[in-house]
Amino acid sequence: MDRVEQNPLESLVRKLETHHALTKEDRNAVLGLPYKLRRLEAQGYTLREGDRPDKCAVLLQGFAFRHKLTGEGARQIMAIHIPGDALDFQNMFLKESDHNVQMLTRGLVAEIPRQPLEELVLGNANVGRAIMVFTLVEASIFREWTLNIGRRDSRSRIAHLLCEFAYRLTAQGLSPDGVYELPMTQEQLADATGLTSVHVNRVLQGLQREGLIERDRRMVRFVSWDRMRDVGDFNARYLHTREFRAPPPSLT
Amino acid sequence: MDRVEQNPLESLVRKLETHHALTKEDRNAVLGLPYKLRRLEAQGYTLREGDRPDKCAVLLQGFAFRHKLTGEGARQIMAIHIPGDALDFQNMFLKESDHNVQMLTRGLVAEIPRQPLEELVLGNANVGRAIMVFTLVEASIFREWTLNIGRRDSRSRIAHLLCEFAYRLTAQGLSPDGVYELPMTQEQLADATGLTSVHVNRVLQGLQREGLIERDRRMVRFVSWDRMRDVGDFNARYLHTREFRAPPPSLT
DNA sequence: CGTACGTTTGATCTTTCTCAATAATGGTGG
DNA sequence: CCACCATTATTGAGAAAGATCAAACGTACG
Repeated sequence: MDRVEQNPLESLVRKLETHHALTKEDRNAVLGLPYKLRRLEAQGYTLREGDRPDKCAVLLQGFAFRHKLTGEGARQIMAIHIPGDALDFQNMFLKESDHNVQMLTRGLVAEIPRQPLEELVLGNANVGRAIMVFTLVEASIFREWTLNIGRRDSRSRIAHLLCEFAYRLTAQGLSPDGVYELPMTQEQLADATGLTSVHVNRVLQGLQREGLIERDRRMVRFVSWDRMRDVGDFNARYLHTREFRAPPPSLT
Repeated sequence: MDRVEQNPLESLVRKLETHHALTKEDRNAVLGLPYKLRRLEAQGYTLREGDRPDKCAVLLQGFAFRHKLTGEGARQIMAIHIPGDALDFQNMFLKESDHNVQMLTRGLVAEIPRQPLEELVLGNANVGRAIMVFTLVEASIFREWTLNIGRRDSRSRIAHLLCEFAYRLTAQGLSPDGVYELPMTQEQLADATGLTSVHVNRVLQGLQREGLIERDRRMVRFVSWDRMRDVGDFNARYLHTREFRAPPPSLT
């Protein structure tokens, strides 16, 4: 293959492969997609509710989140995205977006135009399947969040969110040692769990007091993965990761 | 075309077409899928968490719901399905199901084997796109439910659920006059909204007392669609229906 | 070094849950 | 058709989780 200096879409390929195997040709088809790099500040939008999605951003650096607002202006965050995630598949085939995607931190995305991406997805069965699986896993995460918010108490909810984040970061190779920086304010954490920031604060202090986690600023360290998993009622099945179904080794 | 006495998959075709246009050939490809009819009792499962999904059930008669359980056994319902809905696309491409799909009432489904369905979806760009859109709309509904449960108070939550149900039934031509039978117990309503059945009961009485709805058993009649829409903070955008974006005419 | 933003704390209030009992309903077998 | 049983709906009283309000404290960054 021609010597290329690290195609940023490698990141997308790697993500797709965590869910479904791709052949060399499939990989190249993905890597061959046109894209444009774009740097984004914290709070920058990649997609707004009501917009027509005409491109799909792949998150290369930084963190992003998905949210929508009630008529009264209350915000609910429905997903957190880490580098490697495709941000806009959820809207790609729709006429207008039904929610917002915004950066949590500053970061970098590769924007793939809608047309060639759609053609690839619909034309290449293997890539199509991988994207389909990726999309279905995202939907599965939405369901787990609904369960989390609807049926767990505040302590479990927060613990669950911390577990998911730890797990996904580790799966993506971004948290080698079970310590990570939670890239969100407590207010955002509240909007992700259906709580208030005041209460989130107290719950975090509670988890710390119980000796389950250690915190410094936004750094979080799991003292015991097992206990956090139990408190958060966390079962990674819903993430459908091909590799480690068990708790990430480094977190054990 | 050969005279067939109403292929049950017509129902699926009609559903797909509410989201994306199909050509005659596409329609025939869908109608040509093999299927087996199965009658199901209330509470019967079409899919259980952990199972390998090897078929996709299309709901022909009756109502179904999607749910999962916490480790403590609390249940969260994440979707209600009405006739015409495909119940198992959400798991079709996955190795194991991450949630349960169960009948709300007795009913009838057409089960399509996984293999030919996957081949059609991946091989026919038009059908692939329609299924993709259908799946994305389901995901959009999951997100709206997360918002509903995370950020609306009990009154709005219930009203929102009632609005969505009314809207979808009408869109599917199943509620000609703004009156419909809610095929759920108050306990199920509670599990769908993250509340308790006792509280659901009081909220329903409240809505009735306010003159927003009338009830008899499980029959619900909207006295004023507009007021219910406001109370429920209901905006149908998230349903991405091609036809009426406005409130269903019969509900106005 | 000051300002804006995020975190922490305390006091109080509200919504929703819990528990427990009673009343309807619907379906079933005789 | 009726009596009976299981489910579902309704009511009341009290408890609790989490929200709200308001203020003080930290900290990062321009």
